[in-house]
Amino acid sequence: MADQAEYLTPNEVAGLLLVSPITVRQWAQKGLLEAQTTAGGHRRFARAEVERFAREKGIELPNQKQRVLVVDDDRQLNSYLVALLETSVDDLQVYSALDGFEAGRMVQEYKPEIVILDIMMPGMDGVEVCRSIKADALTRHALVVAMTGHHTVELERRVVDAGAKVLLKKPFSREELLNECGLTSFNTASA
Amino acid sequence: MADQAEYLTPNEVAGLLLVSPITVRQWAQKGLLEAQTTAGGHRRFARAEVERFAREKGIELPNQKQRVLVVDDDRQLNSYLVALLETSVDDLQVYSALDGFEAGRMVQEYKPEIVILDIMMPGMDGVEVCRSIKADALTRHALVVAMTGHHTVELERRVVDAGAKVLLKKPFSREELLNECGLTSFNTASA
DNA sequence: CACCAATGGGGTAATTTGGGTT
DNA sequence: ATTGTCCAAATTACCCCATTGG
Repeated sequence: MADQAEYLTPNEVAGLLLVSPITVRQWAQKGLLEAQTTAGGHRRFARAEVERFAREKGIELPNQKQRVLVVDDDRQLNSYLVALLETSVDDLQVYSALDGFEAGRMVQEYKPEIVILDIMMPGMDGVEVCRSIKADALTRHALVVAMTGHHTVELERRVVDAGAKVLLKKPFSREELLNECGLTSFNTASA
Repeated sequence: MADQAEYLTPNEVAGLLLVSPITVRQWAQKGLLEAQTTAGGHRRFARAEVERFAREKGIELPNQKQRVLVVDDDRQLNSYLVALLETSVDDLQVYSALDGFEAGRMVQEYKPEIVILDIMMPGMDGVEVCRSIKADALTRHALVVAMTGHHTVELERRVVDAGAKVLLKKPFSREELLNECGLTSFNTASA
């Protein structure tokens, strides 16, 4: 469900970034913020570009839930993780992918801040996925929390080298996951 | 022949040129943008005219080339197919993916008109990918040309059921591929 | 034929924008 | 580094009703 306007006017950008439209114009003139132009010479800003700029400047875009993508082909574990995240953390938008193709689509579509990634999915090279996420400027910012049932030191090294923050060894606790994701639970009781 | 809509509604033109439909109307009223009219008086804009207008104003239209995505984990065959398409057909934007994750990203990002898909890639269920492409309204329009080195009638049935136009049996000829893709080669066909 | 939601047309008024400058 | 002001031009909002395409 991608139903946000793709292009923003200077005014809208100003609203998002909490500055005046004039400032947005200056940024555009300096080339800090890439813009397309209409036939009449007015500027239009791609939403993705605005988000990139905001991240670069360390600005928090208002009213934006943090996005988390869970990638695991094990339906049960996948559902469990989704439920765990949704019930543990507020203002979280959780997506879920069961294979590499869906994972790719969702990474590109939602550009999640956090990717919880099973790297041992049949046929999908998790290390490669990790590298791929880190190779694209638009998704590089994602925090990748990898996980596996067959942990080895060598594998962990490769995964971390590819850009993951950590390689979790299944099974892991709720606290461990939330902690590695940098998420704070609003309810400390657990099931 | 691929069917790129020849005439555009004001709304569609507005989307292309990053303005509101009202602005498009004003342009039409001022004669800046030539339009045909329907029996009921609504305007329809020829794509060529919109392109002319955009060029005149120095605007880049979002890639009007037809987009093709080649998905195959065999690097050699992948490169070969890309080269073949690029050298056989004009005005084609060819993308290439070597695994399911990349394929997903590119489908989502570029929304290709044509996907040439190896369905026997290790770990990636091509049938599922096919279904997935057809399930999303934004990519449903894609023409999926599947291919495999292990052809069976049963597999073909499943692939076609999932939404592919055809399941090509490797190896196949250049003409066969172009034909199934609905592409006309400028090397052999008339202008 | 009627219904329906989405879209478009005409016209005018209101708002926004770019640029130069402060 | 950001914002205000002035102006002309570009873009959009609003009203009301017709068309489009199921």
